[in-house]
Amino acid sequence: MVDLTASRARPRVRVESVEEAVEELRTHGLRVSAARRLVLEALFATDTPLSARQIADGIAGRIPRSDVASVYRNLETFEELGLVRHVHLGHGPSLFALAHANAREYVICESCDAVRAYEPTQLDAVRAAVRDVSGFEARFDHFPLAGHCPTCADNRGT
Amino acid sequence: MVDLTASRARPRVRVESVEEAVEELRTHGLRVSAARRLVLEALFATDTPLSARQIADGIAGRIPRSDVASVYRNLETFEELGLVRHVHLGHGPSLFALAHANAREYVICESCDAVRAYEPTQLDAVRAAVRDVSGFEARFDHFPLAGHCPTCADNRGT
DNA sequence: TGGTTATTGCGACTCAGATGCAATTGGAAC
DNA sequence: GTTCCAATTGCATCTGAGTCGCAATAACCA
Repeated sequence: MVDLTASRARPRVRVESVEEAVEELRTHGLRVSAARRLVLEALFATDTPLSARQIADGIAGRIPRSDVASVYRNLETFEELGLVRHVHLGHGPSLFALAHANAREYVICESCDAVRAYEPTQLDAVRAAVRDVSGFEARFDHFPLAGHCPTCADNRGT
Repeated sequence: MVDLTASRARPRVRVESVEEAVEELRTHGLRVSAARRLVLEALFATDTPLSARQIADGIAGRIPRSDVASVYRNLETFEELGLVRHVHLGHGPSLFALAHANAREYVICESCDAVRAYEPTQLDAVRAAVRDVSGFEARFDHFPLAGHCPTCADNRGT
């Protein structure tokens, strides 16, 4: 079993269409099944990360429903190939997106669950500050930065 | 139902012993049951955060076992009083600690699961950098900063 | 057109956590 | 010290995320 929640830092593979992704599967000797196409179609159909459940449910009627266990297995496969990444935004389930579409880093508000996405370079100053204090190389694409957004911080008098 | 995973920012109440904590319960008109004492004893018995399951299991024979549902309910109650805080360190379950013992902020390594604890002031530069970019008031006591520790970062050539 | 084997889809399972409810018990009042 | 009643417990049961075993199916290759 592979721990889906672990960070494996696969190189991101950029694919612009379902067909390109399918080609990537073939390159690795993987079969192109209907179930796999459905997962890819779901991921290409939205610009926000999706839960496995949402994909299995057919993203609200936009694609046919499929089996959630297969969706998990395929997302895992795609993540190993570097096609997909997942992020833990707050509580709820893991959310999945095409790897290149998810090259963003996230900041979430613990009070109102607001999420802001940044280009990685925008958070380099934060990364540098973390490095100074701890020597750690911080990343916010898998586990986001957490805090209170300006509005909620005001309301709390923080 | 109260969402245990939400950040409610209760003021931290500093108690130095089970008896002081018990006093705090009485102050708020709450009953002091055997189950509640067990949870408090577990929290006072260790200096690292514990899962509800560990407490219910009697922290490896150190205290009597108790019912996990009650442990969850009591941890929630204690958290509302400001006696207890929980933190999400990586994957696994939520971990609970006495609020004043958990006034630390955390940085975790996504590769090796190493955890480092800091005094909040040590991470003020990070907080300032986050504020500059996003306006958010970052906190790392509930959701930690994530990244790669120096050793793992070296191994990855990051 | 078949044969092989990866993949599917279903069911069952684990684990974290929440909840309904009857039985128990803390503690205030007497 | 008893009594009483509501707060709390403990058990069972449920939900939701995610995993796994396995027989049936269906890609792909020859």
